[in-house]
Amino acid sequence: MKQQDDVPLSLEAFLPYKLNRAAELVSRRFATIYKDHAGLTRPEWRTLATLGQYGTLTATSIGAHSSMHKTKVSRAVQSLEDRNWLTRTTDEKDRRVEHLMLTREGARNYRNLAKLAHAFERRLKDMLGEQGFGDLNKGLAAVEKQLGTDIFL
Amino acid sequence: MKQQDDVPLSLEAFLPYKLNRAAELVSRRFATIYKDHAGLTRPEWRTLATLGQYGTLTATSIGAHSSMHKTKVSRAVQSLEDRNWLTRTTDEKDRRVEHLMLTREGARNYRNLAKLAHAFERRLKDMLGEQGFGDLNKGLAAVEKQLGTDIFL
DNA sequence: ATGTAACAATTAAATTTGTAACTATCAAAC
DNA sequence: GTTTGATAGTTACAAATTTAATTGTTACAT
Repeated sequence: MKQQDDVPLSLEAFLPYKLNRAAELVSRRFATIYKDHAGLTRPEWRTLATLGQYGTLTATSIGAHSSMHKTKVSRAVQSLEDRNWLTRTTDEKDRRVEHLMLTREGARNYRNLAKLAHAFERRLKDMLGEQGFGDLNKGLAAVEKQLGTDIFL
Repeated sequence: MKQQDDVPLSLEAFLPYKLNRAAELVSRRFATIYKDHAGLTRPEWRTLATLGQYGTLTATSIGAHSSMHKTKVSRAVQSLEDRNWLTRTTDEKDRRVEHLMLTREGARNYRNLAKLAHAFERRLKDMLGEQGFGDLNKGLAAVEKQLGTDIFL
């Protein structure tokens, strides 16, 4: 057993903590954007973003693409439907399945927010510097590669 | 306005999303450790870890050091007190303030978990590789430097 | 000394989330 | 064709979190 093991842990230096804190700092900033511009919650934003990216998807595959639990997706879809930002179409061959697609209005709002998201990411890149931004992306890719195959939900 | 702005956003490539996902993947893994070994929730673990690191603190400063809302801290402190893992002492000079300190049993459990935390971090480093682990830490440091001064709660 | 503002911590109320149960549908075995 | 098991999606209930209000105490200006 190494001596190091008895050194008290420094929370500020502990990777899981740092990762969480960075994620929160960044997410809170970005959240103000989709909240202020469109009054969306995070699950709603993710659902919109996933549909905007892929066109037509089922609720289940939205969950898979955006790492969200199916109940979160279900509620977000409901709320976006209430705004008329998406429509449901029951699959003809398998009537358990619903195909979700953005309406014209949903798509318009998506494009708007996607633009703001890109701008946000550029600002972030400027703030972190080419180096810091690159390091972060490489580090996150390593995490994804090693742990990304965990069954998520 | 650059053409790029109209490219639909790729959620999987979007930094706030990636950061959140990596944080969740790592945190869920580590959470099983303090949950299985000690039956702690995340706020309880953070409170324990902060007290273990600093010795004696007030609830407010635990929140500051661990980026937790004061209500979370309040409840975590209550629950650790119920286990007899910490004791409260009202400050003599300012009776609004309570000084919190781990009991012998709390300290023992802290050392035990700190050891497991170090081991976890080493395993993580092995998995990510020296390079990936280093990149991640550098990237997270850049985020902390730029956004860490945000008023958190 | 008294009133006001500020602060530490808790408690209460509202919101969000996760777990588990439920409905409806399908596929495949028998 | 009917039972069994799996799946898509929703809903109900419980647990956790956030936001707001509350309590008790201090400092400080009038």
